[in-house]
Amino acid sequence: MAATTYMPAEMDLNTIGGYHAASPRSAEPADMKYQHHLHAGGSPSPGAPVLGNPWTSLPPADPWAMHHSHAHAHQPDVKPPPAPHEHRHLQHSHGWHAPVVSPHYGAGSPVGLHGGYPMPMHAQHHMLRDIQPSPHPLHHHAMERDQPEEDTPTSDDLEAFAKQFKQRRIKLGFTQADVGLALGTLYGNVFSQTTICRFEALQLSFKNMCKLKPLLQKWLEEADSTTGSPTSIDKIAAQGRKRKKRTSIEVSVKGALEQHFHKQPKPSAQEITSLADSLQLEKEVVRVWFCNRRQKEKRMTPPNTLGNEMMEGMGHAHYGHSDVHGSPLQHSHSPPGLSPQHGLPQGAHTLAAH
DNA sequence: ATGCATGAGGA
DNA sequence: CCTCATGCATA
Repeated sequence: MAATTYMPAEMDLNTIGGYHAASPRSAEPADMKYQHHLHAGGSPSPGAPVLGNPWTSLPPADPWAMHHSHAHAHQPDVKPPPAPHEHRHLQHSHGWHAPVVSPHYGAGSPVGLHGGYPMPMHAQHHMLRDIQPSPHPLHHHAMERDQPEEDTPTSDDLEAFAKQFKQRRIKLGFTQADVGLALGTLYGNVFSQTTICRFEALQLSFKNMCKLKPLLQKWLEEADSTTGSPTSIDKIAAQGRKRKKRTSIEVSVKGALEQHFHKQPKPSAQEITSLADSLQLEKEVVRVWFCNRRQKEKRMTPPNTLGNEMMEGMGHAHYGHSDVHGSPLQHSHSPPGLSPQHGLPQGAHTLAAH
């Protein structure tokens, strides 16, 4: 019972966010994804202080290659660092059809409302250093931070670009959603607000960042160079896709999952099953949770692996270690407390539409 | 800004 | 089944 309802094909195409993206027309290709984002870049995000980062020195081997009970010889994946030199073609799953129909992207949304944005330039020390010992001569002319159009950018490059990009984007009065849409009309690759957001926050894999950077960079150029293209953008698309409702996992349950993750990032199918049973969650939900959790660890700005170490005894503990383990995030620690014993009858429930 | 989900591709 | 790129739906 439970947590598996499917949403009706009819989804509310409610307000497209806090900004006005009103436009009479939309010659968008029949892409199968519509989007109605909510507040995009309009949030006064205090900026998440990015701290530790394992990307400093790429792990020679995948972190989770350690103990693994059985089955699964596991793949030799873990190819975080992009091909050093050589052209590496980015693989993409979905087929972005959507030819560039509009020679001129339109994004003239007169968004002048949020021109002022706190932009907490907090900064995150550039802890990201060159991923690979690329022997690139890199004759950097101390002048333009213009990235080498041919070399693989370094983590620092990406970080700097992302920051600059965000700032400019905001100055120009565009929301993350606007950009994503513009990219679609510009290249044919439409991206969601989510992706743009993650790019700016460096919450994508290194490889993915490298792939998107050129596109965003080009958009940026177009954006301010375009003296005026008051063409609005709009995106409406019907989609009768039955998507599973998002399962809301209780915090306590999440805690339990976190702990298991620390012990075994890659649980076997059977472990997942028993765990799911234990937590009263669907196996699939648990499986996906682990998949997503693993992905998080691979982001450029990984989450501070933490489950609960400061307990009640905190106060003198200097937990600011930020685990900068470049790969092994292994801490077979014994869970102090927090057991799956919660008082909830259900570990989760599907969120109801509002 | 993010949590959970979908899917293509790969072994 | 996993990884990886992406995004709807939410908070």
